[in-house]
Amino acid sequence: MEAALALADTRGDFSMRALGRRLRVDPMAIYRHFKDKEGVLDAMVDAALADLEPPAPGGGTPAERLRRMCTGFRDVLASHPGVALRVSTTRPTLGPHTLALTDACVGLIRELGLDAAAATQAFLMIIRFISGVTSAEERLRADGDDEATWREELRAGYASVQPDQLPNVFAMAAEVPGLGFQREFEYGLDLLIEGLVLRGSRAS
Amino acid sequence: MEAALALADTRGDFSMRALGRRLRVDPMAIYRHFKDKEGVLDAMVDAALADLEPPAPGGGTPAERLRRMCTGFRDVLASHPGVALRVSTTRPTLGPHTLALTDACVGLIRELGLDAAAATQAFLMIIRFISGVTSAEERLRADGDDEATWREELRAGYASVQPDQLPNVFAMAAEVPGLGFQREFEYGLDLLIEGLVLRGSRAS
DNA sequence: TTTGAATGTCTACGATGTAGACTTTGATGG
DNA sequence: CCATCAAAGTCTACATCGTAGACATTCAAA
Repeated sequence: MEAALALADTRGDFSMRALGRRLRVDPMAIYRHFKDKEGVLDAMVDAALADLEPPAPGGGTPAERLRRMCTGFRDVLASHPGVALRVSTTRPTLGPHTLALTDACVGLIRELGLDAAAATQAFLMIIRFISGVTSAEERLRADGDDEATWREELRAGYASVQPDQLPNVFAMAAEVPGLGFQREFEYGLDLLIEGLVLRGSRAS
Repeated sequence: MEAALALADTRGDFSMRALGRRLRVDPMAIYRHFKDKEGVLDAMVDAALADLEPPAPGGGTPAERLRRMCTGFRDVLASHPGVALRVSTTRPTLGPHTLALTDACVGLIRELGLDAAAATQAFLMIIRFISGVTSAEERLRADGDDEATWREELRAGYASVQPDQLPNVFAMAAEVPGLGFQREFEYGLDLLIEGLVLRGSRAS
């Protein structure tokens, strides 16, 4: 795991073969310990999450603590680019650290006033959102594309439409330079939490 | 495009070689018309979106129309599994149909009362959410995994924790059987739109 | 000392995206 | 009618990937 995380941190190309090289071991040896490449990645996610501990209780409102926890999750993902790149998007992971954090996170959501069913949905949504934004960011970085370059392409694309035909798109062009993954993350997270707070207060 | 969409619809494996076979053409011929595989996929997204037309103005509140539009987007993605699987997660596409729909969508968001900057962020968030959920769903399907199987694994994973140590996770186990991508989509979409409505009304 | 499982190694297969050099096609201008 | 030339298609080849399957090594327990 240590080697795997280190490998994922330094380079974009995380392959079984590369991991084998790093461990000075035949790539196939890894398959004695993990079923799949996916198994390795799942374990990596869990190992990375070991660095993140649930916020101590009592540091602000539940909403604030939830926000801090989500930010922490994003930071962990971002500090292991190769991991962020491959977080499973289809299903949550089930490692011990992941489960502990899941419990804390869902606990905070429930403190907002949501019942178990709603909290489960909300949790899934939050996870999907965070890993979505962060992995998009890292994917870009891994491809070696310059962020400024493609953002300029996007701006130019929006600016190239007929202002009277697609006025809204045209107006967006002016907003593109102010965009960024961090901003996108914060905007989305706040929007989500705000919505949850609203629902929670309505439910109780 | 026609062949590419048809190919993406029927099988999970969309490769340049497969597309070449379908067109009875050498795979490399495709590179005369598209820079990349990514170029092909971008064009496919746009072609698929040609089937989706912006909702006629005046059919309900802006929030309702926005909701319908998002649902339509999801339906289009879902009806072309191979496309959903590869929607670019790093950047929006820029084809003509995409741009037209973008304009309509952002227009609806602005009708909620958001300014250009906020509407841009909100649009990105919505797109990321929809393509996230839908592509997760299709990825699962493409891998041939049975949804019921892995959902049961998830439930069992949650149920296997110590109820007194991780009570929230344990409680989630009972909720898992009620989950589903469609439900997840609707919950998330409503949450998002609700949040946007709140912000819009506060801003104006 | 023998056994047997755990672990590591080697080879090989079938994919994939696509660079680079070539050949074919079909419309255009003389 | 033919020469020309760009557009379109073809072929070969490379590097890379995940991993199946047969084999070799290691090392603790009997």
